[in-house]
Amino acid sequence: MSALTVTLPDGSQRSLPEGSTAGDLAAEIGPGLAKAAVIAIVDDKEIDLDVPLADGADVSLVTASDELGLHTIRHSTAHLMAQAILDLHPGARFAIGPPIEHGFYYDFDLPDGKTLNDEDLEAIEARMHELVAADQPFERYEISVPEALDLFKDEPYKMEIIEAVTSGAANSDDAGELSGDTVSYYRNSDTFLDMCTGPHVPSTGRLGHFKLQRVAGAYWRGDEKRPQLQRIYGTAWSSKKELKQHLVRLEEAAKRDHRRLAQELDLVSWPTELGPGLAVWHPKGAIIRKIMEDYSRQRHEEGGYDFAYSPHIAKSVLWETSGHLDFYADGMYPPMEMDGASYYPKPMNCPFHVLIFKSGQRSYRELPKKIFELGTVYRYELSGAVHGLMRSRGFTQDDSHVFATREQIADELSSLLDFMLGVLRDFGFTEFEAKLSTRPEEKSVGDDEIWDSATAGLQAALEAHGLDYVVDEGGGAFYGPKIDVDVRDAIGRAWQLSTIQLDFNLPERFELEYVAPDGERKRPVMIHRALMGSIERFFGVLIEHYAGNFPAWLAPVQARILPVAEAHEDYARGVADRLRAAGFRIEVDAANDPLGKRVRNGKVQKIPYVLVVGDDDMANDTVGVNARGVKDVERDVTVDAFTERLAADVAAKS
RNA sequence: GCUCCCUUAGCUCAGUCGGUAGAGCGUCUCCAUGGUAAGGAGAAGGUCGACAGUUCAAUUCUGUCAGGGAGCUCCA
Repeated sequence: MSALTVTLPDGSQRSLPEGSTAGDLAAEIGPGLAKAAVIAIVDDKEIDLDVPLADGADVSLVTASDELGLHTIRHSTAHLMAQAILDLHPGARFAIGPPIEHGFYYDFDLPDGKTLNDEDLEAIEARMHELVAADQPFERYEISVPEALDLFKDEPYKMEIIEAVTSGAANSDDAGELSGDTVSYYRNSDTFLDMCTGPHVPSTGRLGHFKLQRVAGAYWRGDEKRPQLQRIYGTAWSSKKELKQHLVRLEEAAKRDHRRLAQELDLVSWPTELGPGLAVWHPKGAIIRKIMEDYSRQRHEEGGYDFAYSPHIAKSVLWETSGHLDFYADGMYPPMEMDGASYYPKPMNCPFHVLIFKSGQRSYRELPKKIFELGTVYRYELSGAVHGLMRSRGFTQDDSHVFATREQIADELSSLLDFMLGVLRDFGFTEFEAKLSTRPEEKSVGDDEIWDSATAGLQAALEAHGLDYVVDEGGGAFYGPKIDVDVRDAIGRAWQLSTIQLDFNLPERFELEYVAPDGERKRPVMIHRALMGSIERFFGVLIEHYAGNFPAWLAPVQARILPVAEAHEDYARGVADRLRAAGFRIEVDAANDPLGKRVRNGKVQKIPYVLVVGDDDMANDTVGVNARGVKDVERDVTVDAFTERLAADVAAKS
């Protein structure tokens, strides 16, 4: 009997009978692996477990605990869902159904424009579980392109994918289904097959730990002008336990939702009378904002910035000169007509700062000139894009514009990055990722030399600060390259906050000049720069990052003092006055509630310190300290010692 | 803006197969004076998002609008 020999990842070799598959190999090694294996990697290619192995192949078995295995499970689950949809809604036509982080989706169309709702989702999920029980094999077939065009002739989206790829758009993401001139597809049953490059799990019985999450609309190929398909998102895992853990994580993330915490902690609200995307700041939110803004002003003052203020509206001529009415009109609020002129609410602060620069003749000795403003802007965000504080229609930027000579750019960028990271670190962020966006392919303004030197300056600044970054080739705006900085929050989500954007355009449009040492007039370069970006959004991110547990320097109430009984109320108020005199934000809760209840209320409000004072404390000038997040209560802490402790917390911004 | 879903007391939600409504928390009052995550009792509080339509009757069914959520698109 002939045999074949394969090499495993550890270098060991196994002999198997002729015709053996990767699945046979797994079974040969052990029943546990046979059960766990999902696909195999043979000579660096991902394949199904039922493909016969060639003699001398390098074989590695991929299990569900590998990232790649999980990816396969999600991909196969997308197929499973498509089959269930087709069973329940004959005539459905499918577009694409890829695995994504934590799950998968599938885009499709139903006959007669039928749309699905949450109940349909339950039915589809139930049908999927039946198909899992049926344990259908995933069978792979390869056919020629003409055969594929015939097989999928009733599937317009699949046809389009085949045609797009065969007509030469070979770099397309869709190329996966096609290798050379063949198309592969998988058949699960007599009634369901799907074009797909695979690989897949051996059979549907290997799936089952999934949950369909939501149905949404999605444009075909992401293009607003093309038909909108239905998309079902689901999550899928290799075990029931993992699925459950994921669902618990989602619940925990939902508990941090800044819109929910804004309500629970009485920070901000969105009265419908104001309109979408417009918030009012309640006292507890407003005090945090004041601290953020005070901090920002102080840092800018130390950083050598000049302060500025500008009005909320300006005549159309300003926006014509700046170009905003040409390329940003859709994002602007409509104008108010007055005295024969059109006044637009400002979507940006830059033109005002440009006018301040332009208000007199500038010498090279004044550069770099750095103008800073907490400037409130209004932008017409699409109604579907508005989202709590994260995406508002009115918001305040910590905006500054640096006017510099070409020669100063590199140094200035480096110091800006320094400044930015210092601010972000003070707000508790420790992980950063940057993106460098370079000159776009299409038309752009500015000569090659300035693009090259500015881009090199940005890159040098990133490297000097040891920041991880990716380059988005051609991703810059037409008027200059930029750096965007993302932070990771406490649960690992990335938020884009800060931007440093070069601008070669506005100085041209406004004909900005400075007098150089040789007496010649030269054009400065402008740098737009926001650190928090939008104060609103930054606050939203902080709420979620800290889950409402603001560090003492930001907490609206730093300590709440609870007298044990009425007899201790005067003492409590005395301690509160002393702490307030030391500069802290203090409340006294002498409400008609039992102590346990009042402690709970303080905890629910996420106050850093709940202080309890009773007979012992009155006698000894002490407080009982119940710190947030700490189980044990500390008794007999002197008021002085507590004052020092709180001061240290505030100073450490922790 | 597009697709789907949602809107009932200050908040979180029940409920009415069409006959105008309930709970918990919160608020107020009273009792309880309590040493560390919910003491007890009572009261007030709702044009059931708005406007039309169907109906003897609409909070409930239908439509339009407004607001909100998820996703898509967008974020120069």
